[in-house]
Amino acid sequence: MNIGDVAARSGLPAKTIRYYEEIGLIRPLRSDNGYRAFRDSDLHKLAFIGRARGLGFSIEECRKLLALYDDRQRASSDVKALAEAHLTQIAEKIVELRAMEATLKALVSACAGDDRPDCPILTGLAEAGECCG
Amino acid sequence: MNIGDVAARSGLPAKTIRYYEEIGLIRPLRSDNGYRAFRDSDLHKLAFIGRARGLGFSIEECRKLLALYDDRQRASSDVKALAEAHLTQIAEKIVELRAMEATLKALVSACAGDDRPDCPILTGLAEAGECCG
DNA sequence: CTAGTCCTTCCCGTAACAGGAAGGTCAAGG
DNA sequence: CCTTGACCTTCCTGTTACGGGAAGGACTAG
Repeated sequence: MNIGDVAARSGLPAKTIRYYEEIGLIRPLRSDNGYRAFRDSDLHKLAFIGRARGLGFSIEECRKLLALYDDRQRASSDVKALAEAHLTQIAEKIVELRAMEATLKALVSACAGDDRPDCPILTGLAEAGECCG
Repeated sequence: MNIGDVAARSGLPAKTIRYYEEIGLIRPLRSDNGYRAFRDSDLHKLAFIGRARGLGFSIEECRKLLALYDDRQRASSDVKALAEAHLTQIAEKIVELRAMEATLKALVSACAGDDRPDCPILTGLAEAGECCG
């Protein structure tokens, strides 16, 4: 398979696939003409990475997940620990975003949104409120 | 005020303040010795930016907010529109994170997390589930 | 033989800074 | 006067995960 096929089948852009090779996530073979020659195993890895990325794992986390995936001697506890750590980060991000959302919603709802200059959003940002810690 | 004072009072790192000057968010004066000389108005702007950043506004959004803040002829509707657009982005991000969280939680709870290699998290990532769109 | 599509590498740009090097400035102390 | 230390300056590199685009080789269809 050439990179175009793999891109279509994995849903990842060719650029991204080249990048993943560059950083050593995958190691496709090369044809005589210099084209990358992807095996099914490469495609599977790319799909794996794509799904892990879709769950918000960083590239380095994906690298660890791939290593665990390749390691038949792994302990599932290692995988679970990685996933739980990531879950914690997701939860923290959600908390942070909800705090922003709550504060901003309050400011927005207090703003008339007409053609006059008075704006609680701007004064809220200008004054040291309790808003943002 | 020197940059150290402003950093302490605004809560922003000196590096960040220099960066904000570099991209034109603030324009502090200069003393004869070459040191930046901050006025109260600079400090206020930095505090404003800091709070806007704390609410998740991008630098460019902060730039627009600052422009609106400086413009006594502004319409509050312009500010509100900016804030509402940002609120929408926050909401979308939360939805995305919650979807990740739900999927990952399901995988994690299905994983024994012991010393054996069998791991639903890895197989879930390896197989084309309905998990990630 | 040519047009069009695919592939290659290489280099720059993104957001919002952080870290650190090399060197100038200033206030205090001996 | 000299030094020490804390402050300030600019400049350069690195971060994350790619995207855009140039310059040029490879392959396929007509």
